Amino acid sequence: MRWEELEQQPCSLARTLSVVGDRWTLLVLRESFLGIRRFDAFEKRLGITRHVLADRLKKLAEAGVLDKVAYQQRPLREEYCLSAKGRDLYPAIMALVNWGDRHMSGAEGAPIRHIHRTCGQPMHGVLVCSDCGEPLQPRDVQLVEAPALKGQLLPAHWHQLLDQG
Amino acid sequence: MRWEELEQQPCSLARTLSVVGDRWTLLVLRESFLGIRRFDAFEKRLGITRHVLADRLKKLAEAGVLDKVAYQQRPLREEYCLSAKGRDLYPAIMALVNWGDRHMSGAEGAPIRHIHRTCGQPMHGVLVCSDCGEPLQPRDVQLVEAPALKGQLLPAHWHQLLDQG
DNA sequence: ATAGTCGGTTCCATTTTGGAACCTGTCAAG
DNA sequence: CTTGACAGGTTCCAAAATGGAACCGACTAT
Repeated sequence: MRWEELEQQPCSLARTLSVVGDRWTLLVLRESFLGIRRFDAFEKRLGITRHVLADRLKKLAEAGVLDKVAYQQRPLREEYCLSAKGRDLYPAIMALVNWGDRHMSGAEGAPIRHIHRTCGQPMHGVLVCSDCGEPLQPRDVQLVEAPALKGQLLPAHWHQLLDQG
Repeated sequence: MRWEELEQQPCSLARTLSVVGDRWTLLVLRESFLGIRRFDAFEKRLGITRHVLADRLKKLAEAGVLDKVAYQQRPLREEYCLSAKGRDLYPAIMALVNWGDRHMSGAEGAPIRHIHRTCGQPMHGVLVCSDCGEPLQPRDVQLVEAPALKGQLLPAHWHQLLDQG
């Protein structure tokens, strides 16, 4: 399976990875969320090669995750700004950061602490059910294939398999 | 910057990506959450090359995300089971799936719908503050560098930059 | 005239990947 | 005893992606 095929798969994870499933892409987006917008600023902060950076910015712009916005003419210079679609990646990035905070921090703790301005408290993100607000556990979530895909996505005897684990 | 250097960086996202920042790795984990555990089952369901699959399973096992558990002797056969550390990736994967559901689904809608057994409703995951329970917005989260890293992680004038966006 | 800035592109050597074939134990059938 | 199948790999090669450095084009500042 190739990159391009990923996008065609009937799986939202695969489709998402066809856009952001790359180490550099997510680090570029981290910088975007920190307010970085210009080619050379990305380059300096990331230590990425210009070649790869140009490629990733182009792909993110084509995917509609970043918008190219001119900030001067003569010569034309454009910044890469998060679009609404890009900003919607925030929960995903935050969830990855949470995992790193918990499982990849040494004795000195997380490099960055988060404070919720709304309530003033140190916090981390918690994924909850959009309906009842309870924190989500894998086992509490039942997966239902779309009618047209019935039987094609989930392993046979999926329920039994889950119960064993 | 190389893969190995990622892990050393003072950034929880970079550290997380040093473990799961790869298209195949996350698809392998998707299968793990569906109950897949054996080499050939991963191979058949993913269409991944055996070479790369062996490499990714080994790295995930070394990282403590998957545990190798023997299910027979003579010849020794092992399954790859999610560890507690691996199960903690659920919110991150769910957040990526949510984004795909919202932004990468065609007219036919998401390939898989989620039902919360606890409340019985169709749902998606929402990232909320661990303290007050409000949904998280990027702008409401203040970032504070750990004392030892003061001034090294965030861009200069980070607050102003954010306010412009 | 010279240097500097910004946002790239080009070139080449090194890595990583895709794809297929091959290997090692073990069991079961003929 | 030979054959075949199965699980879980490893080996090999060609193709693609990456790292690193140099170069380019359109300006602006000195």
